Amino acid sequence: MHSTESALQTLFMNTISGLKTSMKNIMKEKQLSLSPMYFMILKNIHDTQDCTANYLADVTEKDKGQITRLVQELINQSLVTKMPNPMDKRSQFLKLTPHGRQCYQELASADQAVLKDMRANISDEELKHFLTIGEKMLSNLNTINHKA
Amino acid sequence: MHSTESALQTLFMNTISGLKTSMKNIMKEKQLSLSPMYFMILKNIHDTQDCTANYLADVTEKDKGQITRLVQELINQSLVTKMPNPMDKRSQFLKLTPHGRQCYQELASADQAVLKDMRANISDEELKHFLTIGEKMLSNLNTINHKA
DNA sequence: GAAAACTAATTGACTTAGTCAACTATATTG
DNA sequence: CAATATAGTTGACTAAGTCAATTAGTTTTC
Repeated sequence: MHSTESALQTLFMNTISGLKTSMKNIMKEKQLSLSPMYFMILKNIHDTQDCTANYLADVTEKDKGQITRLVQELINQSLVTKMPNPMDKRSQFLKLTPHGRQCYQELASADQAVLKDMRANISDEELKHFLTIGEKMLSNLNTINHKA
Repeated sequence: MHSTESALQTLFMNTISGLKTSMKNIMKEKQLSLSPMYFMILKNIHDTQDCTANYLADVTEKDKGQITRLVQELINQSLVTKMPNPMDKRSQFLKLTPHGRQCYQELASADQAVLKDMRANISDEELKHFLTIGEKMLSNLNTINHKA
């Protein structure tokens, strides 16, 4: 017999795996040689005023070296550019190029479409309830991991 | 402004990342040179009568070659052994060794402890509700990905 | 205001995870 | 029994994650 807790773990694992698969499919359809990782980077650059590599490493919880290389690839694909940060000569602001912006918008709307379909038969109230419980559990988890 | 759907996606990503972190911490504490992946393999072998490599590839949705190598490492660490499958000479049953069983039990109970703490302030009813909604969404997602 | 300590970003070297195709040995099917 | 399918392995490769060292610029402190 499996515990309810195990079901919880399985649910999270399978859902994440499904979301990753759907994002891969979207990128394949759009003929982009990117992965879900790059979407996350693009999204953060898009959503963040004066985004820096350091900030990305922080919010994505990834290694700074890894961020350098991911961003470099996006620059190679002309989706992102660097602008000097007038406040600090060590750092640079990352911006989407027009092409990058367009690419991000397409991916984001396809992503939103998947999420919308995923919750098709779930009411707003149920979803809200789901999020509330989920966020409580996430907060507990972060406490366990000494992160908050 | 972020949509509720984005919050959903973020919740899943952060929770999975937290669960992975906690499993890594557990393995570090127990001085095992394993990763969460190996726990998944051990768990499936433990839970499955007459588990084969092929079955593992199937349920974990991983490449068969990758399974071969993961299992090989567990055999190297004397946690798993192969037994001939009397029904099919091409395949072999995977079993936990006594050491592997003990190792699995320790990890599983630490894992269960994390999950239990994670839902500390969530009632049984809320959890059940959460699972029901989550499983509905997972099922939608699988449909989108043409998997079911 | 110069030395010490700190920080942003990059680079190198490495491990682990994931992907793809080819191959061997055995099973199944027509 | 010949053709086809399957279980598992292997090789070669790409992507992701980790760690440490380095460079160039910033802040602190006395």
